[in-house]
Amino acid sequence: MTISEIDRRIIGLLERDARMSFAELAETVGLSKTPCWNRVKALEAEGLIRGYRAAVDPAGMGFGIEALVQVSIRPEMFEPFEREVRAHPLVRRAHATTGEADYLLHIMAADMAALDRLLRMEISQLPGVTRTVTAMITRDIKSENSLSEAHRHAGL
Amino acid sequence: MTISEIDRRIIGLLERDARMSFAELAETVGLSKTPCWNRVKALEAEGLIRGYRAAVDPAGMGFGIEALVQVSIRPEMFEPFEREVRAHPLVRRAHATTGEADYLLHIMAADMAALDRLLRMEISQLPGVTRTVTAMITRDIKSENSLSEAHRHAGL
DNA sequence: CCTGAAATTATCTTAAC
DNA sequence: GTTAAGATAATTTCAGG
Repeated sequence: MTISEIDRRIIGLLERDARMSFAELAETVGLSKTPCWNRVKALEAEGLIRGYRAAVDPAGMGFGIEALVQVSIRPEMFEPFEREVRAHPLVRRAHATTGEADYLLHIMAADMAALDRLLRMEISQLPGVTRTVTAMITRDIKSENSLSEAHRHAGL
Repeated sequence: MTISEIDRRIIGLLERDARMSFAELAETVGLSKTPCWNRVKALEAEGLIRGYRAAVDPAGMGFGIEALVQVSIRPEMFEPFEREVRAHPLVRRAHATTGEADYLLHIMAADMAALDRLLRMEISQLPGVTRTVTAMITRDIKSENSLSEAHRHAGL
């Protein structure tokens, strides 16, 4: 399933603005509306485009503080641990990783008091947790890259 | 700028599906179309809703490998370092952090050979870099939470 | 704040080249 | 791959409570 240059451009445009009309999209990539529409539907059906989401501002929603937590757990507890991580609203993202810890959690809180409570009362009490190491996020350098540009850059 | 329950529900629905029609949105939150439309436009104008983006599948785009890189730099080089991080297509996200390192970079590559090249030839050659520590992402546990649900949970 | 309706655009389908 | 036309459904504006 190789990705054509036109598909890549369509993806890049929709990554920036998911509400661009088919007319504008088609004109920008140099296609007429019908084939452009067909390609977008195909990209959705293949699962390359998973959906369309509003990008919301965490600070604007009152979450002034974000942190990264490395978590080590007892290996046999991975299943309930992961379930609760997925269910916890203040865990923004979570990855299983190699290295010193087993997971990296990106968490949010309204302020330092709330972060302290979240770490001591909730994160460190999750199933199987043996150790946490927390780093504060002091600034966001880059929020999300374009997979379309990454794809072009990587020569795929 | 306090957020009403209705605004919060609108945000939650648009986080899941940015292409929901105003008619459906309005019906779901129990409003008629015009006030619902006005609220969405106000949320966009305030910057609470930053935009609408297609969610693209990294693996589908050929990026089978992701990694987290802790980066330490010489402090006086922070500006060119951050500029190049922002410009690099294979850096998916970047945060400035407290702790042992100065930054955490989330990077992508097509395969191990490409990751090796990216780390040795590009990331570690960025301006001012003195040290990198890389952890592979072995699995995604959670991709992005709902800020609407987080807001409700936090009692804001 | 809300309702409802009208004007304008966009989506999606269909047909034909 | 293209154009074009038309039905449906959406967005956006506006008059009025």
